[in-house]
Order: sequence, then C-alpha cells, then structure tokens
Amino acid sequence: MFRPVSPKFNVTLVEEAVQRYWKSHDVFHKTMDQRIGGPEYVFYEGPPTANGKPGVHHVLARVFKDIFPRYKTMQGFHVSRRGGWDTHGLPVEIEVEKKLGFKVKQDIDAYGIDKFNALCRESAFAYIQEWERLTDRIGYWVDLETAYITFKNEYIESVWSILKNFWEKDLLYQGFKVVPYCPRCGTPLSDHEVAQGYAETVDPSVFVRLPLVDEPGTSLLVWTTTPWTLPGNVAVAAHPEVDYVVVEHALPEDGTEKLILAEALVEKVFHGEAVKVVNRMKGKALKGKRYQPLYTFLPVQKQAYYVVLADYVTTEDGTGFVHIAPAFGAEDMAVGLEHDLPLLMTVADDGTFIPAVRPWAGVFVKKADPLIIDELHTRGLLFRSENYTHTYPFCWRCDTPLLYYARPTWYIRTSQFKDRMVELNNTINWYPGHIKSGRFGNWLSNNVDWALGRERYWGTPLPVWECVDCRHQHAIGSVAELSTLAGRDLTGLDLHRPYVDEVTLGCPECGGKMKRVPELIDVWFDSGSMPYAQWHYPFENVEQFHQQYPADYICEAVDQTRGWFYSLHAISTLLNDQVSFKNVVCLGLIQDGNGQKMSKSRGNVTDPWEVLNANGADAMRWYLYTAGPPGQERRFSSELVGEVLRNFTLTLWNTYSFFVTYANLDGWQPGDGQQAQYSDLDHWLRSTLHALVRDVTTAMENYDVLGATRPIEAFVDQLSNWYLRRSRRRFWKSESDGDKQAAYATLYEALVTVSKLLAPSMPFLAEELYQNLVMQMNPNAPESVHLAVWPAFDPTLVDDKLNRDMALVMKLASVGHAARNKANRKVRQPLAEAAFSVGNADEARVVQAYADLLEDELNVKRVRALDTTGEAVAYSLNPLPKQLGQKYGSRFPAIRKTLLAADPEPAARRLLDGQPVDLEVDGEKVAVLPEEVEVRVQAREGYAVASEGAYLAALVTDLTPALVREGLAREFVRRVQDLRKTADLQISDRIRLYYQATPGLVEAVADFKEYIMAETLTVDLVSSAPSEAATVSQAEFDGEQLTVGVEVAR
RNA sequence: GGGCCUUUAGCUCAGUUGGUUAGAGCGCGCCUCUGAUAAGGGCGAGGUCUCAGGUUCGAGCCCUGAAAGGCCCA
Repeated sequence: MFRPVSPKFNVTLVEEAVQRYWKSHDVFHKTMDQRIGGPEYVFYEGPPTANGKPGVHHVLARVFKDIFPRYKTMQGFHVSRRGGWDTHGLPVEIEVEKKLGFKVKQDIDAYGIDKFNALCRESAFAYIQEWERLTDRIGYWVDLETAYITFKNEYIESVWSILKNFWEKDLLYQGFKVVPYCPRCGTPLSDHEVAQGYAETVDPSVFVRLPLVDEPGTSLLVWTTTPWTLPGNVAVAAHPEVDYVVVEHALPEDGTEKLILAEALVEKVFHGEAVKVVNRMKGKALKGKRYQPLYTFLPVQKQAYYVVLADYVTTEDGTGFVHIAPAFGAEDMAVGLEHDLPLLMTVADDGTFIPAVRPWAGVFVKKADPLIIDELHTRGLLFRSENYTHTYPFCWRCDTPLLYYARPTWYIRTSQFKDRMVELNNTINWYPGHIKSGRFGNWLSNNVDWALGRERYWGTPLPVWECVDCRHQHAIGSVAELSTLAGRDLTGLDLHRPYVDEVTLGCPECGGKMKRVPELIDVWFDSGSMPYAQWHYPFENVEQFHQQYPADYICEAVDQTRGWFYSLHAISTLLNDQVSFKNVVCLGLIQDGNGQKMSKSRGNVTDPWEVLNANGADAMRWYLYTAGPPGQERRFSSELVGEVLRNFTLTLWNTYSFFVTYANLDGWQPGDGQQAQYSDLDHWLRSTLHALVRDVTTAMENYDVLGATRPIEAFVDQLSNWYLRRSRRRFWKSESDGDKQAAYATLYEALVTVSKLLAPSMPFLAEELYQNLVMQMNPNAPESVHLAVWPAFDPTLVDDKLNRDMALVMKLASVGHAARNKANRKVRQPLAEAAFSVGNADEARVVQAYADLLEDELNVKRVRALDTTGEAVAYSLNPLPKQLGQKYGSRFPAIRKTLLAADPEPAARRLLDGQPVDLEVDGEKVAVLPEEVEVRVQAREGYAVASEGAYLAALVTDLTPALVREGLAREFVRRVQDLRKTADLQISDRIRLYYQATPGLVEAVADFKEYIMAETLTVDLVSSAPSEAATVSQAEFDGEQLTVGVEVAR
C-alpha cells in the first residue's frame, strides 16, 4: 500500500514533514558522505554577512546556489558544500558605532579598539539564527557547521600568506589614492557612505586665466567649482577631438586679450557677448603648450604646467579645459600618473591649508574659496566668478562637505596582470554570456591597481611592518614568521587590532624598532581568498585545497562582478595564474511587484517569511527559477509565487493523489506491469517523458535553469490534463487487465521520474513523492530522492513522430471543442459525428488512428477525416511564405499573387493529391509543391464548423431520440456523482440509488440502466421516493425534472 | 559622461537561422467539463511588439539613431 494522500494539499505540513525526515535521517550529510570516492564537483559559497536580516535577494542567490550541487550529487558527484561567513568590514563597524552612538572615528579610539572589535565580532553574527532558520526553511543545503569564518586566526593567516607572496613578487606597494574624505571625522568614506550624503549645494563657479608662456597676451580659460584646489594645479587637460578657438575679447578697462576655450562653450561663457574668433584648432594641437603656474607654494621637481590630453573632458560645462590637481580628484590622479606630473598635497588631514600655502595656512579650504577668488582677481587672473548649484556629497554623519583627497594607501599591482586576467576570463563560462565580455570583461580591461588599504579597525590587518627609524618595510606571511622575528611565541595571538599592533620587530637594516603599518585590508580581499583560506592553506589541508580548486560552480548576483567575482579572479590570477571558477551564474536583482528596487527607504521590501508561510519553499524556489532568465532583474511578490502553487504544484499533487488513491484501491504495486499492454497514449507519454529527461539533463549540464524547469511544468500539465484526463476510465474500470496495468505502470514511471527531475528545484515535494512512491514500496531504495540516481533517458522510447501526432490530436480536439461551442452543443450531449479536415494525407491517417480517443474526448459516435472531394464546397490556398519566400526570394510576391488569382479548386485537388501546381509567373514556369501551400477547406451547410489554420472540425448536430436519451442519461449520472460527493461517500462505496423523474428522463434511465449503475457504483436502482437515510437532491435540466437520493448499500 | 541589460496584451513572460493571422499563464465576461483537481476546455474583450529611420520580396527578430527603466562605473 502507498501511504494515503489527501487530495487537499497542505504545503506547510508536507514541507515540515520532509524537513523532519531529512533531519532525523541526516540526509544532508549522507548526500556528501555517500558520494565520497565519486568525481568531485566543486562549489564555492560566496560568504554573506550575518549582521543584517536575510531578504528575498538572499533567497534568490541561495536557491540558485542549491540547484546544481543537488543535481550533481544525483549524478554521482561528491559535492562538498561548505558554507562561509564574511565577518569583517565597515558595515559591521557602522552597526556597532550606531549601537554605541558614536559620531566620529575618534570615538572608537577613545572607547578602545579592543572593546570595539570585540563588539564587532559579536555583531558580525547578530542575525546568524535568522540566517540559519531561513537557509533551512528554503532547503538550501550548505554545511554551516563547518563554515569558514573570515575573522578566524587561521583564515587571516592564510590571507597573510597570500599577501606575503604578493610582497615577494613586488605586487604590493604603497601609493596614493584619491578618496572621498571627511576632514572633520578624519576618515575616508566608502562609496556606500558617500551615496547616502548627496545634497544640493551652492559652490563658487570661477573662470581663471592661465597665461601662455610662449604666446604673451593669450590665456587658457579654465573653470572650476573648487578654487581651493587651484594651488594644487599642475596641468590643464583638453579633449583631443574637441574644437577649440582663440577668441579676441575686449577688456573692460582697455585693450583686448586672447582667450582659448572650446568652441561649443563660447556662447555660454561669454553670455552672447560678441567675440572675435581669430583661430581654431583641435584639442590635440594644444598638447604641450606651457602656461605660467598660478602658484608656486611648493617646489616642483617634475615637468608641470602644460596642456595634456584626456578623453574624459566634456563640453557640457565650463570651458573645455579641466584644471588638473592630482591630489584632489581621481581622474586628476590618473592623468597625473599617466604624464608623471607632480603631486602637490597642499591640504592637511584636517582640511586646512598647510603652512607652505602661506596666505591661507590653517584656513579650512572651503572657507578659503572666497579669499582665493579675491587674490586671483587682484592679480588679474580671474575672468569671472559666479555661483553654481549642484549636488555634492556631504558626510552622512556630520554634514561636512567631503573633500576628494589623495591619501597614501596600499595597492596590489593588478594592472600588471590585466591582459592575463582578460585571457583567463575568456575561458570561464558566464551565464548570462554577455557578462563575460560585457560588464566583467570591460571591468577587467579597464583594470587599475587594487586599492587594498583601509584606515579602519575591524578587518584583516595588513601584515607589513615598518621601521620607525629607517622606513624599512617587511611583510609577514605567517604567525611562525612573526614569532621568529618578534623573538617570542605568538601562537594564539589574536591577529586583529589592537593586539597585532602591539607586536614590534627589530629592524634588520638599522636595528631600530619596526611597527605594523596602520592599515587593514579591503574585505573583498578576505572573501576572494576563500579558496585558500577556507582550508588554512598552505599551512594545512594541502590536499583538500588542491581537490577543491578551482570551483566548478559559483553563483551570486550581478553586483558581485566588481566584488567577489573580481576578487576571486584577481587573486587566483596573481597567485596561481589560473581561474578560480569555471562556471558562474550571475543573477539579476530582485524588484518588487512594480519593478521598483526593493529598499528599506521605499518600504517595499518583501519579507521572505511571509511568502514562505503562505506558499512554501518549493513554490518560492520554482518561481525564482522560472520567472525569467536568471541574469535579468525579476519582479517578486507573494501573488506571483501563489500562482505557482495553483498552477503547477496543485496539478502535480492531484495527479499524485489520484494515482495513490486508485493504486491503493486496486492493490497495484510497482513491478505489476508484466502483462501490461501499452496503448498509443502510454507510448506517447513515455516518449514525452523521456524527451523531457533528455532536455532537462542537457539544460542542467549547460547551467540553463529556465530550460531545466519550465519544461517540467509543461510536462506535468500534459500529464494531468491530457494523459490522465484521457485515461481516467482505464483506472476506474473494475477488471484488472493489461490495459489497466499499462496505465498504472506508465503513470507511476512518470511520477517517479518527475520527482527525480524536480529534486534539485523542488526538493520538498520531490521528496514527498519519492518517499511514498518509491521508499514505501521498496525499503532497499536510496532513502532520499536526493540520494537517488538522476534518471537516464532511453532514446529508443523517444518517438518524435508520435509526439507530433499527439500534438495534432490535441489540436483537433481543441478545434472540435470550438465547433461544439459554436453549435451550442454541450459536451455531455453525444453527437453523431465529427469530421476533420487536415493538411495532408499523413495527418488524415492520424485522424483515423486516434478516432477512438477523439470520439471519447468530444463525445461523438464517429470520427473521420473529411472527404475533401465530395463534401467541401470551397477551397482556398494559403501560400506559405517561409517555404516559397526562401526558395524564390524577390519573386515570391508575384508567385503568391498568381497563385491566389488562380482557380483554387483544381489547384487544391492536385496539391491534396501530392502533385505540384504549374504556374506561369512573369513568363517563367514555376512548379509550386504541395508542402509550399496550405490548402484550406470550407464545409457544406448543415455542419457546425470551427477551424484553425489548415484544421477544420465539422460536427453533425442533428439529434436522434436515442442521442437525446443518452444525453439525459449522462446528465443523470452527473447529478448522482455530485450527490455522492455531497454525501461525502468514499470513492469505492457502493450505493442504493432512488430516483423520481419526468417521463422523458425515466425512459432514458431505463435505456441506460446498466451504464448508470456502472458509472455510479449503484447496486440497487430504485424508482421511488428516497428513504429517510438517503442524501437527496432535486434538479431540472433539458426540460426534465429529477429527484435523486443515495445511500450506502450495506 | 561611459559600459551592460531591459522595453511584446491590464499583470508576469515566451517568441527558434527574419517567413502563415505575434503566443502562453494570471486577471475579466459568457459558456462548458469534472468522483484527481484550489483545476480543465471553448468563446470573447484586451497588441501602432517603446519611438524614428534603414536593409529585405518579407522585420517583434538584423542595422543606425532616439526615448524610458534598471544595474555598475565615473
């Protein structure tokens, strides 16, 4: 016996029961343990941070991470699914700062780094239970007990060893990076912090003359909104392709001057004032022109104060010249490096000018703006000064305007490996494919050195020690090395600040004291190191590392292109000159039901629990897999997930429930199919099923999640709404013959196979089906569907011809139903005949072959192919553009016209007979073949017809008294069946049936007594008023009246 | 400003190498079927395939440009 299945599907009960089963049988660990010895399939978990609640986007990533390991496990692979947690970084620090009410960075120093970091360590796992609970509930199988944690000493030590490796290869160096910096808080801000603080503000807008050295009386005109950066000016950038003009302009006092600026901006700059253009040139012609420096506060050793070319210069605003101060802009810095310009750091950490900038020493730079403008005016260098309103970033903590500052920091020389990273990337399979050469490829080919340093507290310390006296630097690659150099055993030392900072070394160069540099490293370096650091490689687990590197599969959302995808790829390239992942699925972002980004501030964040509680994990997973291509952003709402439940899950469940109900009634067991006599319908279903197995397997192998899921849904629909609908009677009938055996065997195979195909995507429902259909009957089977073997498909069972034929039958049934509808003949009323017109002789044979099936489906006494010579009165020809157009190209319209102008009847007859039709088109003979034209027919009067394309159904709608009586009998049966349901009878209950009716109906009941009794399981048909015990109903239909009562027959 | 993606019915999405009258599901109205069904079937309403050019016998699909939205970068 199969365990009885309620036709009502309770998603929570089912999924919770499965969850309990997995737990009690430790199924997850078995999926790893039982595959030891199998080929390895390597999956890397991109570590999330558990300092916030997991949201829908995390569910998305996690279910996509889950699907391939499950699949590969069923294919016999050993998939170790080690989890991981990202624990360092600013987000964690900010949470703690908020909790402590800190406003500025110095608060942390005052509070104590040790205490602060202790809180960070806790906070990193503040929501760990939430994460574990959700991970469990959605069925994401990942080993969290053995998860790697980035703050562990072992992890940090591995990261150090990588950095040491880079250090030894001279890939780690100190340089300058322009960062958004809050002078009040004394700290650079991360992009994410900057994004929070944009506000509209008014800044000066000044136009400044830069007199040319070699052309007296001529000046470059530059524009800036940050006059305070002018003392740092060392060059001017022009766009090579933009047109520049020299204009002559009358001075207010007296005489004229010549100014150079972009032609497109002349009007804007001069506000329409008439100016005389005396020369015109491309920007590249200006290259190298020297101008007089604005200021000379700082000594300059390198070439400076000349025009350079840069593509980023625009003619949107300003003058078409950009003043370059490498210390105060990222682009300026890049230009400065490119041309080896000096870097003038004129501003101190607190945002005030340094003493060397004598007139404004100690003045906060923003306050100095008007002073500088005055000073320029005095010297006659100010062309104009205005106000400019724009959005500018402010510190989100203290509202101080941020300054873009060059700060000394540490870099990794990734740009040296740019080409190699691009090459290696070309060997990676990206899904979707456009990311490879698009977003990721572009990012790689624009690679700049990785800015590694962070001036923060909670993170992996940069393991570089520097001599206080002679500046000698040394990188540490292990705790052992640190111990040796420090002269004491440091095993067990917390490698975080402040403890690691307390370790000082002796300088090998001068014998002085070496202290650690203050920086931490970028958290992305932590996560990008996970292939090595998760194993504490190279200190331990060398074999495991080699076995688990590189990854076969990783998956994250698209925002990780510059995050984890990049850090994995860069570190792997620099360290081992190879890829660290071979296949990567890149997910789009989750939007709300209206296509808006989910964000806390919009208040449109969907709580995953809400959806899980309402619809279950499987439905949520299925929606995420099937809603659209994985790389696209996808809309998400509880309603959309609910549709999955209604359309797909319930259809499958009911098929399953139907099977179990009848198999139990009949005592059918798997293996009972020996005498099975398979019908065409069975062959068709198996053919479709094996084609499905083939397609889903191929899709899985290609990381095509849509292709691996949507076809299952289509199959289940056909299984339920065609196979089962057309097979119901085979299960009901009381004799147990070969036909019934075949039906059971076929349906059983389909359900078991579907459960396996669904295992990676709907792990809960798949398990429920498998437990009952397989385990219940065969205790020796693998104890979980997730330990079972992925189904093999049998190519000999896939019959494309059969599949096409059945598709035609379904189409004809659909057209037949349409004809019934038009004729206003409900299906319960039998009709004498349905005749079909189809496209060709082969299709006509299909009509004959499946006549029984169509008769049953359409409730007609006879199905036949329409006799196209005798019955059709009108033909029309439909030239097929695909065939004819491809063959004749530009002559197609003429051929089409000629064909349509011809008498359709003789042409149609030839074509239907398989003969070509000869046409004369523009003086040339053209033979049009039957497959190039679709022949359509119209049926004679007296038929009810419906057609679609070449297919036409004609019904004989005249009713004989016998047909009417049969219709009444079916109507009668229908009322009784309803009543059985109302009376809550068991499907197998036998009944006593009372009835009283008007004469027409009485006659029909008499005629079809046996049919009625068989259909309704009536053992005693009584023509009288119902007994007291009976359940009774009254009805009126087709002009007849009826009272019926049922009671269980004892 | 740059890169990538998206735009097809009220909503969510398909749409093969360009080829018949652009499809499905949900939702809506009418009808119908049903002892597996929370379902199924039929009909109907609902589309200038974002827009403008171009290539072609023929464009939802290819090319160019634009617009709107999204993501990333500057």
